[in-house]
Parts: sequence; C-alpha cells; structure tokens
Amino acid sequence: MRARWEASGAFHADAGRVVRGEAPGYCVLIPPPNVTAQLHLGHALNNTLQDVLVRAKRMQGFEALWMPGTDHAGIATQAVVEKRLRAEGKLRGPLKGAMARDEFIGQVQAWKDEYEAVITNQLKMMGCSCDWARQRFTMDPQCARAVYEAFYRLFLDGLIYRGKRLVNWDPLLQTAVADDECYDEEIDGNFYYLRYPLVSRRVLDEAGQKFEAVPVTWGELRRRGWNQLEDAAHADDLAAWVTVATTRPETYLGDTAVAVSPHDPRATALRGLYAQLPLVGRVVPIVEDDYVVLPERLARSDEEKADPKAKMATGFLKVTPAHDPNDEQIGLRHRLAVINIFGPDASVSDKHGWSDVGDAHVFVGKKREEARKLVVMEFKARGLHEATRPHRHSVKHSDRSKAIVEPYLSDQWYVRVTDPRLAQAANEALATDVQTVGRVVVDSSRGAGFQPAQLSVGSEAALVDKSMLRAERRLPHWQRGGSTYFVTYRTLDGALGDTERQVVIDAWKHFDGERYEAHAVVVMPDHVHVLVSPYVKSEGVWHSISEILDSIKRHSALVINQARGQQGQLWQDESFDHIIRNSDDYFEKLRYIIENPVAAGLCGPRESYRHLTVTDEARQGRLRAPERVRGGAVTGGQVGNLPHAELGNLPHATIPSSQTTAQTDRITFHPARYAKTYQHWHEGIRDWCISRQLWWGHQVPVWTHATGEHAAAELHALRELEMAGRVRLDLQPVMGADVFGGTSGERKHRVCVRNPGDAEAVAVIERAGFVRDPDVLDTWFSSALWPLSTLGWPENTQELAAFNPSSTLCTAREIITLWVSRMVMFNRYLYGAGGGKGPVPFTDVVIHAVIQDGEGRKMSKSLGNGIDPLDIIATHGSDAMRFTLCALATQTQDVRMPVQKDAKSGRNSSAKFDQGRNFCNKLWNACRFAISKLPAAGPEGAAVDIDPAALSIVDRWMLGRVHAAVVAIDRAIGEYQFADYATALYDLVWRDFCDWYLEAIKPTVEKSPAQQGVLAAVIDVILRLAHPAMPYVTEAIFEHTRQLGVRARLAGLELGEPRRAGLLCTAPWPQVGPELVDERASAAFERLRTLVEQVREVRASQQIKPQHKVTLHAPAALRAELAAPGPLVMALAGLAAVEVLAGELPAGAIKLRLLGEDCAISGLVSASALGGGVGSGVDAAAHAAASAELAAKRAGDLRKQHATIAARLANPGYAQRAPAKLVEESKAQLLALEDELKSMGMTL
RNA sequence: GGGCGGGUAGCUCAGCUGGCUAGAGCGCGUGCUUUACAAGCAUGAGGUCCCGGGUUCGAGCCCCGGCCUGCCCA
Repeated sequence: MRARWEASGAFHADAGRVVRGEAPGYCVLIPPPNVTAQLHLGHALNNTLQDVLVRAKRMQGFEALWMPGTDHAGIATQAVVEKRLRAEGKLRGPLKGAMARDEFIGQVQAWKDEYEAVITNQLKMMGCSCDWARQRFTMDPQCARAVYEAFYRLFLDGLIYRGKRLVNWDPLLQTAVADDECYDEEIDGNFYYLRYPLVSRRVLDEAGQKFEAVPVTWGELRRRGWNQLEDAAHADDLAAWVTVATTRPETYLGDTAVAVSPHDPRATALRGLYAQLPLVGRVVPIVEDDYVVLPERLARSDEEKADPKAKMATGFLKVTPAHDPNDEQIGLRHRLAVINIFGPDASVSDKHGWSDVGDAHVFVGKKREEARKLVVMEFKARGLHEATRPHRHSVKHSDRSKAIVEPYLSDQWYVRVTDPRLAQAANEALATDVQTVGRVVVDSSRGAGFQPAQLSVGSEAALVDKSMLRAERRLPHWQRGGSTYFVTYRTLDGALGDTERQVVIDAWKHFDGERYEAHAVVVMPDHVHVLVSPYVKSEGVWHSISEILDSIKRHSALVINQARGQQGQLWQDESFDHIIRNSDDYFEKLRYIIENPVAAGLCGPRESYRHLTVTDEARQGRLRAPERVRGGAVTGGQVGNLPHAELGNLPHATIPSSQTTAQTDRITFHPARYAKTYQHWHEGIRDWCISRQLWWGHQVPVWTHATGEHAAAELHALRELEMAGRVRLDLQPVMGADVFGGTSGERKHRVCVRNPGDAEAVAVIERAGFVRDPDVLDTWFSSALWPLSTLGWPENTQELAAFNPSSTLCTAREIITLWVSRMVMFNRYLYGAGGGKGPVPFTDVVIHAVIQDGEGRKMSKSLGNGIDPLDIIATHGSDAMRFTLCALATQTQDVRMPVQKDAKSGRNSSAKFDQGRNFCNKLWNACRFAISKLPAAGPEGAAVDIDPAALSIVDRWMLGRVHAAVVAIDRAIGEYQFADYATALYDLVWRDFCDWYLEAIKPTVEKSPAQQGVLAAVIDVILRLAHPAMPYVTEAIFEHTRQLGVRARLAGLELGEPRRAGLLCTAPWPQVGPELVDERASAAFERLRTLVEQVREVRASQQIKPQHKVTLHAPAALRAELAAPGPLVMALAGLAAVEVLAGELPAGAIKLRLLGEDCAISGLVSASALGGGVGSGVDAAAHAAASAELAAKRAGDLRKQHATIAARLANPGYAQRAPAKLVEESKAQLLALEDELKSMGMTL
C-alpha cells in the first residue's frame, strides 16, 4: 500500500500550485525527533495527529505538505554515543584529550545514520504521509546554511553577544553538564554562622575615588536606629557585625555583597554601610533584596514563619554571584561584581578571575572541602565564628561522575531575546483580539455586504505579496447577501456614561426583529460590538448593514445628545464588520462579545456586565435560518447562502472549517489556555545561552584572536572580507575573565564568519592568528530555524512562499518554551519584513497530551517504560494504534498507558489498543459483507440518480446519520478535537451502520438497486471519513469498492473522483448538504427503533433464543406503521408476525405499552424457545412471573421519573423563571408518564 | 515561589454556553456459534460526579474555602 502511495506522488507537495493560487496550501512541519533513540508512543501520538490533519486537508483539496526530518539533539546524542564508547572500552576519562574531535564526530554520525533510518522506518510503518523527498536533518548542509546565516545576521545586529553565566560544572570530568544530566541527593552538611564586620567608607581624595574602611561600632549602629534586644549587651565601642548563615563558607572568598530583606527592621540602620571580608579585606555593599528570608523571630506572617529557611536564617545572606544561581540573580539585580575563585578542578584559584587575594592566599590551591575547613578555622581564630549547626540538604550531583556539581561561571554566547524585536514580537503574534476584515460598504444598493474577492490566479502580482493570497483565501466566496455580521464601531472621542450605554442597547432593541436580528450586543465605554443578521427587505434584497448601522448610530446619538444638551457627531463614520463564515466563527465572535467586558477589566469573570445582551437562541446555538431572515422567501435551494443554522443541519459542513478557525497572521493555541504559558514565558524571558561545550552540533562560527595585535595587511584583508559581507569583525577589546583557559584582563578580537565553509575567508583569518571557538550551538538554535531551513531559507524559494507561514504545529506542553517561542521569534525576525515584523511560522499550535505509563510516569528511555510503536503495530496493527491514539487525544487529560508483554510475541503492548483493533475488524467485516451484497463489476456507466422518495425510511435515516457525522467530523477536525473525531467515526460505523443499517437492510438489499446505491454511497463516505485515522484498511477496502458496478448519485452528497491513481488518499472529502436530511423519515425510523428495543428487552428478560420468532399484537394503525417500511422490523425484533390486537389474547401473552399504544407479545412459550424438554405448564408460570417482574421494573422507572419531574414542576420558581419551552416539555412528559402508568394498570 | 491541569461506574476516560433518567470503551452478570464479524450479537447491573459552603427555579459544570494529585516555569 505504501509503495502505491509513494509511487503516485500523492504526498509530494507542489509548491508551485500554491504560489500560482491553484490550490490553497496546508503545511505541517514535523517536530523533528531526536536521533538519540527510536520513537516511542508519545511520538506515535504526535505524528498520528499530524497525519490525520494532513490527510484530511489533502483530501479537502489543499496542497498539503508534511515536512519530515530529524534533530541532531547535541547533548543527548553526544551523551549516548559517549556512553556506548565507554561501555565498549573505547573511551576513558574526559572525552577531550582521549579522542580526536573528528574521530568522535564520525562515531556520532554513524549513530545518527542508524537512528535516522530507524525513525524514518517507524514513521513509514505508521503510515505517515510525509513528503519523504524533502526530508531534512538539522545538521545537513541546507539546515546548517540557515543556522550560520541566522547567526551572522543576529551577530551583525548585535543580538548575539558573549556573556558570563553559571553552568553546572563537573569538576571531575571538567565539563559543563546540562540540568537533566544532574540529580539531587541529600547530604549531611552544616550551617555555619559567620560574622562579617561592618564598616563605613571614608573618602580619601577630592575626586571621591579612594576609600578607607572604618569599623562601625555598636554604639553608632544604635544611633542609626538599630534596636535589637539580643545585641543590647554589646558595648558601644565594640566593632559591630552582621551574621550570615551558609552551607559553603569557602565561597566567602568570592562574596561581593551581603543581602538583607527590605522588610527587615534592621535594614534602615544598615543603609549606606558595608561589610568587610576577613583576610581578603574586600569591602562589599549591603543590598536590600526580596529574595532574603526573614529569620523566624522577625517573620511578618505565619506563612513566612513556616518557611523552612526561616529556622536557619539570620536575615543576612552572603552573596556569591559566581558560585550560586540565586546569588547570581541578586548580583544581576544589584549590578554586583562577579568573582570566580575556583579553577576547573574546583580548587581555590587566583588565576580564574580573582585578583584581590590579600591574606587569603593561604587558601589558594586547596580543594573545596579542604578550603571549607580552613575558612571555618580562620573565622574561629578571629572570633568571627558564631556557631555550626548540622543540616541535611540536597545537593546537585553529576550523573556521569557522581561528583558534586559546582555552579561555575563561564563565558557563553547569548541571543539577546529580551530585545523587543524578539520576545515582544513573539507575544504580539498571539491571536488575542478579533480582527476586522474591512470597512462596511456604504450605499450598497442591495445590502449585500462584501462582494466575493477575486483571486488573481497565476499572475505575477500573486507572487509579490503572499500575505494577500493568505488573506483572500479566507474570504467567504460563497457568501452573498443576508450575512450575519460581527460589527464594531467607535465613539468619535470620549467615553459613554452608564445610562448612555443603556441608550445604545435600547437603540439596538428598537429595530430588533423588524429589520434585523441582534444576537448579541455589548456596549463598551468607547465602542460597540454587535452580532447581527439583517432580514430580507424584499424579494432577494436584504436590509443593508450600513443602512442599519446608520440608523442605530443616528438614533442613539440623538438621544444621548439631547440628554447631554449638546449637538454634533457622536460616532465615528466608519464601522468595521466581519462576515460570519460558519458556526465556529459565530461562536468565536459571540464568546468575544461576552468576554469583552471581562477582558477590559470592567467586571469579573462571572459577574454580569450591565451593557451586554445576548439572546437565548444565540447562547444555545439554536438558530434557525428561516426565522432569522424572516420576511423573505427562503427556499431550499438558497439555504447554502445562509450563514449558519442549527448545528445538526449546517451548510458549512461543506467548508473545511479549520481553514477559518485561525487568524492567518497570528498564532492560535489549541487548547487556548496554553497561550498564557507562551505569553508569560516571553514576559519573564531571559537571554538565551546558545553555546554548549560539546563536539556534536554546529560549531560556533566565531574565531577569536588572543592578543588583538594584527599586521596592517591582515587587518586590510579582514576589512575586505567584511565589506564583501563574508565576515563580521568585532575588534573591540574585550576585558574580563575567561575561565576556559584565559586569564583576567585579556584583550580579544573576534570575527564571525557568515559561512564557515568559506575556505578562503577562514584561511585569511586563521593566517592572521584567529582561532575558532570550540563550542557548538544549542540544538534549539537550529530547531528554531526549522520552519525556515527546511523550506530553503535564506534562498528565496517557492516552498517558503507557499508554506511559510505553515498551518499547524503539533507538539507537547513543555515544548512551548523550548521550541515554539524560538521559532516564532526567529521567523518574525529573519523572514519577510524581518526585524520582528515578519510573519509567524505557523498559525495554529496544537498542544496534545503526554503519554504516561500505567503509574503516571512520563515515558522515557532511562526508565525503560517506553513502548516502540512497532510493537503495537505488530500486535494490533498500525490503523488500530492510530485510531486508538486519536480516541485518547482529549483536551484535558494526559494519557495513561498500562503496558503488558504480549503473551504470544513477547512484545510490549497495551490492552488500550484492543479498541482500535476491534474497530478495524468491524469496519473490514462490515464492508466485506456490504460488498458481497452489491453487484460486482458491471458496465462502466454514469452514476445513477436516486430518487429519495423511492428510498426506505431506513435508508433516509442512514443518510441523515451520514450528514450528522460529516458535520461532526468536520467540526472535530477543524477544532483539533481528535477524540471527538474518533467517537463520531465509531458511532457512525458501529452503532449506526453496523448495528442498525446493515441489519435492517438484510431482507431487502439484494432486490433493491436504490438501496444498493445508498449502501455503496454510505460505505464510500465512511471510508473517506475514516481514512485520515485509518489509512491502510480504508485504502484497501476502497480498492475493492472501486471495482463494484454501482454508482449512485444522491442529492446533497458529493463524492468526487480520486485525483491520483484511484487512491483513496487523494479522494475528495465528502461534501454534504441539507437535502440529505429527511427529518420525518428519520423520526419514523427512530420510532421503529424504540419499538424494536422494547421487544428485545422482553425477549431478553424471557431468555428467548434468537431463532425463535414471536408474535406481536398491535392496534391496526401501529401494525400498518410497522409494515410500511417492509420486513425490517420483523427482522430486527425477531417477529414471526404482527397481528391486529383484537379480543382474547393467546395464553402466555404479555401485555405491554409500545409507542404509546397497548400491545402484546405472544408465542413466547414453546419447547424450542426454552431449549426443549420442559413442560409447557411450568413455562407458562415462569413467564407470568417474569412478565410481572418486567412490568414492576418498568413501573418503578416510570414512578422515579415522575417524581423527579413532578418535584421540578412543584417548585414555584421553575414555572416563573425557567424558559417556557422547558416548562412545557416537563408538563408533557409528566402527562405521558401518567398515561403509560395508567395503561399498565399501575398507579403512582 | 509563580503558572496550568486533574479528582465522574471496578479500571481508563468523555461530558459543549448550567436544563431530558450523567455517557463511552474495557471489565462484570445473563442469553446466543443468528450465513459479515465470538476480537461478535442481544440484554442487564453498576455513580455520595473528592469534601464543605455559596449563587440559581435548577449545579458534574459557575463562585469561595479545603483535601488529594500531575505537569511546566523559577
């Protein structure tokens, strides 16, 4: 099957068609899986959802591109390869030095090739309809080119810089380790309480440059307001101190401040004072910072008191920015100096950024642990050690060496994402507001709103501005007059008062129901939003929206102006409108109106805003099109022009709805709540460290010169290269420490090479003594470029024009910050208009569940709880897996997946997938059966029109179910509700088609060509609808149905021919119209269905065997109703005959109430019915008992229901306040219940 | 510490803008090898919608307060 798909080229997207406007584009970029390992079920879910979307869109006529590829995953892949080499004994000790860089990269490359092949095979086995010819890898030449071009441009714009930051340093392996390569472990340590003498600074020179530290006495401190009881004993002339608590005394050598909470009562007295570090002599400021925890005795609240840190705290915190992540933050906030006191082996060093050593040279060269003891000894010797208390705390350890990780300051490359052109631009890309499409057309003679927009097909102009293409693609070309509009208009200036806003609402009520229907109106202080449908004015002509607005504006302005006692213009001339395209759109705008006051902060989320009206019909979505356009003759043929209708009868079912759910230049998250995660991330974002001390990845394209001394000729050559745009020079001397081998105070020059493959440029700069930075870029840097690099950027390709912005990105929660954010920033910065004004990389982001194991843990390689999708495919089949995953993909929950070993194959599996397997089997069997009932290959003829009047009610009912299913599925897929899609499919195939339709037509289908036509059409629809979820089985069945000699055409159902090679995957999506729905026939069949169920209930309670037929006695009218559709009721209910109920009933007959009529069933008792051998007298008694039991049970149910409804009606508030319709329904139900009870001879 | 979820049948989960007797799959009971399907058909049983308040004619759903639990960020 896969071979046929690939041979047909169905999955290979033609960008040219999109660019030329011949087809709308739809693009999904695969979140490139890491080549670290094979895919697990989480990937299977992720890719299944993408394939569902892509296959559905492809069928819907979009030129669909699913771009596949893999990610090099620097840290993770390097780690697994290193581990393998170590296990094989090929590597010992630190990597650096044990193996040449090239040799190691060769090893990783081999690993990558292996796993890329494994992953590709997994995806193909899953049936993923990727465009394999375009497959990419983040380190392949095309992607690398984008990486270096992006780096160069950001470097050029000053958005990449060299900065310092703390990393997790493994002092044994002497390398930085990532957070996920660390683990926390508790160790027994101590809290040390150390006294830092307080000093003030006396200025020594005129310029205020030189200082002398002067001890501060307790007496002076008290004069400054220090009022602490426990310090009362200290003599006035004694030097004062503050006591800091720490678990790591040795780091005091790198202290650059003492911090105190701004809420600490002692803080004021300390303002302007300093602490002096013993031995070192360094004078450090006292800063006030909220991070500091108040000691228990000073806590301001129970909450603060309960803070475990409060127990140990003194209220003073030594701040060591170079050796503690929290201190680093304090340092950044207060612009403190950063002093690194350790060497790479975590011994105290004065060679890596520490210069004011003073008397502390005694510690230099000592290991961390040794230095700690010495420092405490020195403090004791000086009387500055107050106490030591044992303390158990958790400490980060390195996974690989088990060494305690040292937070270590190092030079790294950063992207300045805090620049508004990046983070802010990313947030501006959020779809938070409703866009208006354009201005109201004034003087439209027919009030027809917008004319359809013309797409300039194939012209050069279409190539120029792709955003226009995108915008036009959204326009509702099927719309004519009589639309529903979302309208916004504003006051000229100033806000409306409370009563004035009410005036506006009243104005809208004034013509409501006469010229238009106002579904919802909200009056904000300076603008108004309305959802309104104009009525028909005269035959074929609607009230124009501009005319309506004009009258409302004039009316309200008049009243308000009178009240204000003024004249003049109140409203802006312009109004903005937006034609509602479908019910999704309708509800989106309705929600917007309802939530607008909350969003504007005018009321709380659950309060009601006074100047908002929403009709009940609108809230409940019960909008009947004919009522809405009252006054005009709306015939069946025109229904397609109506903007929306009742949900079960939507004309928009023919319109792919996800095309219209998203704003095309903004990003919409699904579910919407994740927009918050995204937004908060950008609000609190910190610059992004992009360098990694690894070998596997894109090596930083910057060369550094150690001295900054160049010969004139070399400089000239460099300038030439820069002029040619091949390099960027950064010749500012860079001061400061570089812990990776450099020393403090170095001067450095740097060159960024645009293309590191530019051998000539590299030769020039290396001759000049520049050396390339050994680090590589963070993997996410290349991933962030995925929407650009895979489509050919920086080349100006057709692919980019056609597929960037792409359509939908499917991913998991934690990826929002790691990947989604960065793709948006880079796309907007680098592409199109650029500078943060460029396009978004995708318009919709779908966040799906995380698959966990049976215990709720995330699937991971280290836990060994991951499942290989190929195992599921082996035990259950690919389609079964895919269908099940869809069914599990709900909006709220993560998915728990208990795993067992399959007894037969020994493979990992899960019973969860049984559902999908059973469903596939059911579909297969049902279609096999149906095909056997249809004429085999006949003459290739034109399709035969089927007259709906000639169809049985079961056929018409089934077509109604098909219509409802198409609507539900279109909606589900459009809203990314994959579980709803699966459910709708399941119900259609199993519940409607198999359980009822197939059973009902068994007696007649072989003799009825019309019914055969319906059967063939229904199968065809089912296969198309199911194909995105279950591509293999549906394609296989489709192959067979194509051979059949029956082609039917039904009004309201369009099933176009496959576009390529007769393949289902290229067959057009089914389009349904309201003609397919016959509500009377459906209701008639539902009655029969109820009857059949009741008869079956009797049969089951009497344990009647299936082959035994019974006789139904019914009144003549009901008997006729049952007979009308042919023998289907007899077959479904297992009846031998339906007789007219008259006179004496046969012995053993059971009386029962069916469809509101008194009926009876006889012929229950027979030897064969009870398995034979039992005397009939005994049977009769047993039946009588069972029959009484059944009646009693039924009566019980009825009484219970009666009690519920009676209680509801008895509530005086119910009749007064509940909608009249509900009250009427309740009353009718009550009567029906009483009626049935009475007829059963029962009482309440 | 900040943010976002979840708690509904024995299990895994749906449940829309508050309105029919709260649903599905699996499991369980009963009957059935019925000419597509026993991985099936038919028919049942099974619920303190986490707890406590509140709003409402009406709450699984909205509000407040708890308890338990998961994830993301710091």
